[in-house]
Amino acid sequence: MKQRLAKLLQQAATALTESGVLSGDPPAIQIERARDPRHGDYASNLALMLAKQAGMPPRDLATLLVERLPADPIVAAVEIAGPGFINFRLAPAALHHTVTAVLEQGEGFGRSRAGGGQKVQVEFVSANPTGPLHIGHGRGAAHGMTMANLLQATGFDVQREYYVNDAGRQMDILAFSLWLRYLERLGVWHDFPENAYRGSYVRDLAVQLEREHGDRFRVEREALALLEDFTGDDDALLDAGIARMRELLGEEDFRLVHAFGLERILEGIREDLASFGVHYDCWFSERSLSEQGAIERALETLEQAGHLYRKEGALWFRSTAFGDDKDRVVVRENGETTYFASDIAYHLNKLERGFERVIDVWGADHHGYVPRVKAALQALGKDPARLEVLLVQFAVLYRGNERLQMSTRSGEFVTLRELCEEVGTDAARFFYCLRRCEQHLDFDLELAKSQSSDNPVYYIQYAHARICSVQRQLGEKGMSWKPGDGASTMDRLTDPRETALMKRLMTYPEVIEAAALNREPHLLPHYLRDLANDFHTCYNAVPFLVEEEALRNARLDLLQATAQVIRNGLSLLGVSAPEAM
RNA sequence: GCGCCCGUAGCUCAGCUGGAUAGAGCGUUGGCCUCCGGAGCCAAAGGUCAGAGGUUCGAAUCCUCUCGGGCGCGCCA
Repeated sequence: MKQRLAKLLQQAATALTESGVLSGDPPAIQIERARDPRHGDYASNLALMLAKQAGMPPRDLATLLVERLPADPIVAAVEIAGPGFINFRLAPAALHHTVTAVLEQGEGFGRSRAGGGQKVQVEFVSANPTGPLHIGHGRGAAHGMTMANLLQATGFDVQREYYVNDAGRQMDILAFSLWLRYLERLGVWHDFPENAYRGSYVRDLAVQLEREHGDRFRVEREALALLEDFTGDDDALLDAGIARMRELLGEEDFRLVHAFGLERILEGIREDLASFGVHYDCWFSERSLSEQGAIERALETLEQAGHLYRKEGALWFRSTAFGDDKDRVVVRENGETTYFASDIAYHLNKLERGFERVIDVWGADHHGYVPRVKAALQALGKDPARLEVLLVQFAVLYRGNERLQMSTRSGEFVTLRELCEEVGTDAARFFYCLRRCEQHLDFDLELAKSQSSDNPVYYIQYAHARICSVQRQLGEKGMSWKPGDGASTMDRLTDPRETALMKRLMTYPEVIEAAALNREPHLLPHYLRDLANDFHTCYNAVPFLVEEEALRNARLDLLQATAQVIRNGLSLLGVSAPEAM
């Protein structure tokens, strides 16, 4: 609709340029929905923007523009208002056409080809497989999945990816923690380091490890004695413990325990995400990067371009040359590559896989890593703008007014699974997407569970269920109707509440496109709430199952279209649209 | 100390790329159930857009500073 109006203005502006009133390049034409209904439906500020160029007052220029505006049946009136706005008032036919279009296009209504098939990757969650997903990951999961759905709906070729950190120290610590819990079960050892993984899930894993492998990984108490009177700091203790574990078990058995922990936890993560309605096209292994020599290759490219240097025994990347605060180590003194080195190779790999654009959804606590990754891409000769990082703030759980504390240190946190069990996946998915991602999210469990209009999820689902209920009653009253029957009598919809509802339906495609292109999924839940409100208002004021068939069919078409758009929107959010509550 | 994000109604938040008298929901107050699901609807009150400058026809929106809150500043990931 916006584009159609913009085209009209474009033609008017061109006419003025030809007649010499305007000169120079016309600016991009801006059309926006009018906020105040008295200003019509859409408005453009074109005359205000061109006034200086034309050397005349905006209102006079607006008059000239309007005079040259081509006629269009969907435009009922054009007015000049305020300082020089050009306001468009749509003809009722435009609204009726929307209802028909929704019914014709069904699930396709709201989808577009704006993305032109461009290859985009969305990488999200990517939590270390060192424990179950918690409520913080849940927000990234909901946000990332919805973002991907939105991009797909707007014509992008989307790939969803999870980066599995299956290499590195954190996984080693998990393996070590698992082994210690295992030894604890065997009665060999009871000293558990403060900063190892303390969650109860590690104990559960130890039980399974023993069940499947017996005492294969048992060692004598004395072999671990050196850990008892270890003098270094906590981190050094873990490193010493891991080294000792490797030594005592041998590389093969160490790998076995390591892989056991990794696989079981990853399996749990996959299950949690699947039941949360989150599915991936690719689970990308960090370890595969080093196995394929991708890290070496990336570092070599940087080396050849002169972006690396040695200092204090380590190899550094001069990221400050590309806007970072400080240079970063890529190879440690001990010869191991850093996580950052993997990340460089990983992002290079993404671009080499042919993605025009790569979107990473990270927790906001990682914001400091953005400049260095972008710096690396630039140093590798890639356009850093092809990487977009969406930083998702944490979610804080409330039970009514009580704030639920969660502590990672003790390993006692609310898992995503627990959240879904308590409030259901529909509410969880919806609430997670309710706020702009850079906004802190207060997640009230009581509200999410409540079955009342306070709860936006139920409010929207209820609207859908109500429409289905009306349709069920058709048969009971001996009436018949099928979608599209009202197409020829849509002009019978004249109630202002019906008009408001139709206008709302008309803006849905714009909302989807804006949400996708601006990376603002939260627009969708807000839109759906407004839509549900328009529906409930209409429902309360207008009887649908009236005797007169022409009017009834038109109204039922409008209801059907409303239900369809609710379904389409909820589906992008991963929320169900029940036919009865 | 430096960097990033946030600050809008009592509460939780919208406000699209700078546009017209800053909007919703909850809460509060007051109405509406012989009627398709009252799990709902309608109305009212409620604002120095944290504060101060600046940019311009126009600023909640862009720039600078101050204040307040969150996060980050590892040869961890």
